[in-house]
Amino acid sequence: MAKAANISGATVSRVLSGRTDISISEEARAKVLEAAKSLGYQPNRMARALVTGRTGLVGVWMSLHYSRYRSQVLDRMRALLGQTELAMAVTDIDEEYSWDHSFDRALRMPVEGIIAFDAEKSVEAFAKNSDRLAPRMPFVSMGAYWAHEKSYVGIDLRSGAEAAMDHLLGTGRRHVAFMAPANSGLLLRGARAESYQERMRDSGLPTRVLAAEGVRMDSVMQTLSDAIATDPKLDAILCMNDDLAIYTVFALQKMGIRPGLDIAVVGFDGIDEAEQCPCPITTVSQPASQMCSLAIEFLNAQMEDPSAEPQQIVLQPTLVIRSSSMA
Amino acid sequence: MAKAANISGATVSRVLSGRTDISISEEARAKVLEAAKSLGYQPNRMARALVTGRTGLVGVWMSLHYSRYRSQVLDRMRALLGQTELAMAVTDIDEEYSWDHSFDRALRMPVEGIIAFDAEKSVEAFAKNSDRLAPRMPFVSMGAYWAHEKSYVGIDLRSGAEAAMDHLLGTGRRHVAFMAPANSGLLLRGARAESYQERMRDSGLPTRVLAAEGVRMDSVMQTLSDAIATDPKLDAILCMNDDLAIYTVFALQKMGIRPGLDIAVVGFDGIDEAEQCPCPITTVSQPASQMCSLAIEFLNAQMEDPSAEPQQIVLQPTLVIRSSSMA
DNA sequence: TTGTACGCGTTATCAG
DNA sequence: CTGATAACGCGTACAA
Repeated sequence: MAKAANISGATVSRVLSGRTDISISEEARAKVLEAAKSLGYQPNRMARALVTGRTGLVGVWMSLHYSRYRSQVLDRMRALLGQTELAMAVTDIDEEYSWDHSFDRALRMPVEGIIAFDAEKSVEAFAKNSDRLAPRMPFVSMGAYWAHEKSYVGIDLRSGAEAAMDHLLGTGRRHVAFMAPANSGLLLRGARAESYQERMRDSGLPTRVLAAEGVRMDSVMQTLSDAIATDPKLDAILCMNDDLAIYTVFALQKMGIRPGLDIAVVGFDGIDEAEQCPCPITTVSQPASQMCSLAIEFLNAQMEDPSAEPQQIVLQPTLVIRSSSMA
Repeated sequence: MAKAANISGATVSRVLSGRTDISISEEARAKVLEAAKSLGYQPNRMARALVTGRTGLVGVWMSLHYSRYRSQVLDRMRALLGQTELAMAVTDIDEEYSWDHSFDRALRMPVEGIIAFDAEKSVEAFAKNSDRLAPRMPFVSMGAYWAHEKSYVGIDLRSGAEAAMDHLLGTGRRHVAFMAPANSGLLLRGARAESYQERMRDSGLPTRVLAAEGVRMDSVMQTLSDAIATDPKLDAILCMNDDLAIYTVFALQKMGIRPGLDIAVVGFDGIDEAEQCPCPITTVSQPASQMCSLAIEFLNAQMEDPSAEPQQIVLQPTLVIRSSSMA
């Protein structure tokens, strides 16, 4: 490229890097630009990254399974990173990690930092071995799962779940069940399931787990009718997320059961749809926007000074009470 | 690193690249491995890529908006690429392209090839300027939108839509409406909307467009009740995708209208849920799995020989008739 | 304002 | 089997 423009490589670099802190003659700039255009020349990103140490990339590690909340968070991340000079590389981490128990593929991405969102299975494994896997890589976990060694923006789902249970038990519900997808591993473990169990046990009430085959109307309906047949007194359902809660409310209505009056329904996440439903849904709303902002802020701090102390914060979700659990 | 092991950089490279085509003494290998471990040493990917010209990365350009079909396709791509040596970097392309009309961020990813899936707004723009943007970059578009200049695995939604319309009109439906999300730009344009309009016009029937505020139960229900109030004779709805169709069927049932009998409902995509519903849904099923396989095959061909002729194929979707449109 | 020379960290070549 | 040495394509002092 340099010789095509009959100009030194240094000048080419100065022009194409778009630097304003240095002065270049209009003549030289034009010559470079024209040559670049006619040759279809693009600077080699790897070579550039090798010398500058920067790629302008941030890795977002998360599960890409179908969930409105994840879509919403991803969208927020994109918007926020769009205001910076960083670009976003999304990696389906839990899937990969479950598959071969390695971060090999994920770490091929030449990122300057990593934000791991709700990455249940992999966050801890990565944080524990990060010295070996990616020394000094800026890393922030955000959401329901975090690693104590690194920066994180956690969300205290446990307190959220407790507030939800206090609300249900406090309004007189006694036959409360917990619903989660059958294959999620969240039926008996995790902040939501465990808080549910504790609160029920503390009140001397028996627990009941509802395993939905999938996050779909038909499976939720099936699960519900089985549950009601078994326990006709069922008067509240704590759903693991809003998608499930929305389906639950619709299914109940279809079965002629009044959500809120006959059976209370509470979800998690606080997606827009939970509010816009014909029967608005009580939910443990996660501060997604704040979480994303802070995660980016923490990541930036680590990127500017990789030896800086990790920043850690745990955000509180908010119980938003709506019709689906009103008396 | 080399000097820490007291061994040449060449040998370090040979060990850590994990090459089997060359022989290394056990002694040297052990020395390298140990030194690498104690130093937490990882080969620099950028330097490696600079000399080998390979990154092991494939870019997947798509919209990350909430859609079961997209999740399903993404999952399939991950599974297929998991069988190769390639890793997948997902980029939310339409959003980015709409935002600043540039591929700057997307092209920061040092990928060896790009698969663009259902990337409506950006595929053509990229293909047209690819010489300038990313010369000789292997590129395959797959799904409903493709660029003639490059390799593609298209899906002929037009013929699918026509088959759906022929089915509806052939079973005697006359008051057929087309439903799509209000902000999608797909209400009046695109293969689905246009085929609908043509078939209706050919039959001398008036068209009717149903704009759902969002892909949600409440907005679908609102849209439907308005539509039925306006046109009580409405007897069929062609939905732009299965998510919408599923909500439509549920909404109809809730309104006491029998899907299939009173009003026929047809969707697009062929996601699993469309079949598992209590009232299984007629849909224009896309050959997603085949599409992904072929796209990877085509991309591989381009990666092995960038000057090879583009491979192009258009797949036919299948109309799967189920209860939601039975007589 | 521009060019020369060097280094970034790796792999490939070619002697040893 | 191993070690020098030369690329890979950039950015950047430093000198001109």
